[in-house]
Amino acid sequence: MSNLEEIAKLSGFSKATVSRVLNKSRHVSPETREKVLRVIREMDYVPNRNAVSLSKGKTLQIGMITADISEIILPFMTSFVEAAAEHGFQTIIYTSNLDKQRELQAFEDLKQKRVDGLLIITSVNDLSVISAYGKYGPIVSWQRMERPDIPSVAMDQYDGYALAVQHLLSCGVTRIANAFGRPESLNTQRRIQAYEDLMAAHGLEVRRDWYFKSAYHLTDGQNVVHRMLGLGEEPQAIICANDYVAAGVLSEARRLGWDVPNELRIVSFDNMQIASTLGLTSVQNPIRNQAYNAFALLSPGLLKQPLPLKPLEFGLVVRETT
Amino acid sequence: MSNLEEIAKLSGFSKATVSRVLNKSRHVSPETREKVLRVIREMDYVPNRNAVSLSKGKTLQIGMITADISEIILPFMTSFVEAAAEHGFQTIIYTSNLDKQRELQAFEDLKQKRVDGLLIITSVNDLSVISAYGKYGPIVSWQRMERPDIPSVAMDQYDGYALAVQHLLSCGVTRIANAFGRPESLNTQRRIQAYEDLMAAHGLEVRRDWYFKSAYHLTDGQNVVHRMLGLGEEPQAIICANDYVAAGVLSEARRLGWDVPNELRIVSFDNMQIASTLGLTSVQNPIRNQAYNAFALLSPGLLKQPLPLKPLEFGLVVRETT
DNA sequence: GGTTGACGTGGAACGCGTTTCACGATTTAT
DNA sequence: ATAAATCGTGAAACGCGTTCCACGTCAACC
Repeated sequence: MSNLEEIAKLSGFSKATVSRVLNKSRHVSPETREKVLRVIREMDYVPNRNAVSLSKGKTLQIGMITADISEIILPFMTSFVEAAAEHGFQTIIYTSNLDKQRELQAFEDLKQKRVDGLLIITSVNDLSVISAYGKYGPIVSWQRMERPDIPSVAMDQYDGYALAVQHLLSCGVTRIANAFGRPESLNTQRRIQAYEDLMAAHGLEVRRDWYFKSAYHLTDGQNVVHRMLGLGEEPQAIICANDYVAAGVLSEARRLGWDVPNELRIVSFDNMQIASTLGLTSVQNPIRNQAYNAFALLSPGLLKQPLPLKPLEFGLVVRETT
Repeated sequence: MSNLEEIAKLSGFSKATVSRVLNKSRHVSPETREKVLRVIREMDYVPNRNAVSLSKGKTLQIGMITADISEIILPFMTSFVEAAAEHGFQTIIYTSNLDKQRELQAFEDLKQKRVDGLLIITSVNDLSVISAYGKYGPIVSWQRMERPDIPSVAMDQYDGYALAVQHLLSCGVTRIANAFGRPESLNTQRRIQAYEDLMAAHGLEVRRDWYFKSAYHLTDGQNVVHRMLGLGEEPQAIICANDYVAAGVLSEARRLGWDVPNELRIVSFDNMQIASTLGLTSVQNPIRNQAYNAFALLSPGLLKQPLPLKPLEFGLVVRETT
């Protein structure tokens, strides 16, 4: 396999000059450039990436840490891969399967300069362990981190939830149920806050007895419908933690003869594929911008010119369930 | 940052010896090993991966090429990442977004020795282009390739489909409809073959008028139900190209008052998450073994000791729709 | 007892680009 | 016209491990 030196010899210039041609640096005359390029093409030469990485001290690779690759994080992942690729960075996936040791490999790889930076989607290691690796390269997180030294692109769910509530109110609906996710999470707390604040602001009754918690999957949504039936008075609308829960609510409600949206309106979160398939009105996280910002937060440690952050705003996609 | 040479100086041995310790090679006395390891720990030293890759000529990285990361390929992807990780290989994802040029980057990276091998999940480049890169390292494909020089782990769908047909016949059902995927694909042809062979073998009527083609999504499944309604005579069962199509058939059939499974039995393919959620009887591809085999097919070019292939057999998961 | 072989270790070359420094040749500024 | 800046290019050091070759030592084999 040919190398730089061979190209230098064949073209009659030094390695330094050939290197300059490869890196498109100035201070190379057009004729020289042409001659060198011709030899490079003839020899079908490409520089060895490892040698480049070694001497430059950069790999143009970013590690992405996650417990597993699930559908929930998919849009974020792909958007990030995309954003990184736009700036010439490849993404390496580290799946931990919730194994601390396996996850640590990613951090070790940062230390060993196999990656230039890390994006944590979900992590099982202690924050103190993680931030100790901060000195080896930039680390950002998707998850909210309790430490300031690891920036995060997590969003406050308040505004998004407010959007959902507002939308339902503007539909003329006032009796609103809620299916939340993990009860202790900050996300859930902020969502509850948004619901309660808005209801109060409109002088409407806050129905805590219509809070359904720990709803994650389609089946949880189906169960919610049955629990709503036993309440005597029934809500006119429900806001669901995610599209799957909403899908469960929708299918089960329709199966039981409910008229959606006239008797029951449904708003969900995430606006995933299934939301459009089923016609769910859904609140959309600005996933693409979050992913872009994740890269932007890494960029000061990766590029000479750091990238500006993009605005993060929730959107509401209104479909047939409201 | 400390390097090999520093460790060598501090421990009083040569770089060669320190390298031997790091690589656990023989010919190092236990005392020497201990002393060197102590210094390494003290200095918190780790070898630079790029230097290792450069001198060894290997990166322990494998590239995975796909148009995008979708739910369909997810189980395969994760299984592969897993299988590779077991042997110390990391996986880099190259998403092409159907852009030939972007996809080519993966092949260039093989040439440039950034990855030791490539797994193609889906490719948009011409086979001749791809196989020209074969000389730079092992390449395998998930997709069936028409060329012998790129091995594939794709499975002949005949047996799997036969499994589905057989199962329905054993349920006492004889009037079977089929919802196929891409009509021109070899997979579809083999599936049709299996259906027709089995029906003929049992002296049963082959119903070509009950072939629904180009069914991919949930909505396609819903449409199929409506088309079945207009046929006068109705099938007793349907085999669907994938779980989503089956989900559409199931929900729409039930909505229209059909009794599943008594009036309509449904068998689907892939046995994805949604199949278990909805209780679909589904044919399961041996994804994990396919992924493992993908790595095994690469292994002759990666490991001193090639890995043996695992058997690939379809399974049938019987649930409530049959 | 001499030969053979394994053992322990160091020196130096190697893998392959990048980058700093130096220097002559031009061009630009003053 | 002269100092200063820019250009074009090469030599050599550098980044960091790996590995081949060589050499001395000691145990095993006949």
